[in-house]
Amino acid sequence: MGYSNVEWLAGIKKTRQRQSVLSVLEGSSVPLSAGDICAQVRKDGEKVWLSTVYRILELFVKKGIVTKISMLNNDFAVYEMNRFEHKHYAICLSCRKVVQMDNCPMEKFIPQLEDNDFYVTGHKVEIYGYCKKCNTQG
Amino acid sequence: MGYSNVEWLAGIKKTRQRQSVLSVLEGSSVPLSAGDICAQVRKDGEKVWLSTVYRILELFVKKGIVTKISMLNNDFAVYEMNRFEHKHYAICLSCRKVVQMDNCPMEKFIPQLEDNDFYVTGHKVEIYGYCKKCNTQG
DNA sequence: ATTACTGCAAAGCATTTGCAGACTG
DNA sequence: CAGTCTGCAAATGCTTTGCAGTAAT
Repeated sequence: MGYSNVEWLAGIKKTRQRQSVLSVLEGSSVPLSAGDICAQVRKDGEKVWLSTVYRILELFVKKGIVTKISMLNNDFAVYEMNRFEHKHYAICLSCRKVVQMDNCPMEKFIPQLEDNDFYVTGHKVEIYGYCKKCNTQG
Repeated sequence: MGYSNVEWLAGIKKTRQRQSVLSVLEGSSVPLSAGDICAQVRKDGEKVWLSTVYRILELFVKKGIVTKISMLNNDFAVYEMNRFEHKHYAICLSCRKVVQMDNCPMEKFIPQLEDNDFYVTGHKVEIYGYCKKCNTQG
């Protein structure tokens, strides 16, 4: 598996583990958990420890190239490349499948907040229900 | 503090702990964590163990009278009475203040999902930013 | 050679579970 | 009295932290 050809981040050491984590994230169209990423990196033949993956993800989030998302029921967090496209997801309550949503409800929405001077910097939207498969199977 | 005068749930034993948890939830205008609830019940002079609070909350959620919400960064879950008003919140990134939002972006929104047959049962919306106080203080 | 990064182990936290004793209906 | 609920302790699962050795510049 080839490494990212994105310019490497300034002032940060380019290690095998970091390149691998980045590569896995770039190759995925769905957000991944730290465990997923760790498993994938190992499957790609690279040694890495889970705690290291967490540290790398934390770094990437801080550098702004990765976004951390907390899914339904706050079981665990998932991460995805910050592709600067605004994305939200629908999650199947049965099989946990993550389905991408192509539009955003917040685009033309003005929140009516009790605190009039709340300065909004971001939002999180999540839809849940049942995917085609689970809905059909009952 | 008086107990709820809502009719008690059928087939469920009415214990001091359950009444206290319900009472605390009813008396709160913001969602509370299990720990918050436990502390409040104890402050009200009732003995309760945290694991019991979790069990009670799980029961209430299953019975449909309480809603579980997972807040930003999936630190921990919060619970609120299911008042059958659709509510969302804005959370201050600095002081964690929870501000109620009086409208809902999903009302007139049709999600464009990659899985055309996704059956939507619910959603979660969360806004974050800085409250008046934190925004002013810098 | 320095300094940053990783492996590994162990701790931390919210939450869950098992079991015996206590309480409700 | 029978069945359910709670106290308590211990386990669980994701995530974080400490430290010494390893690798990057």
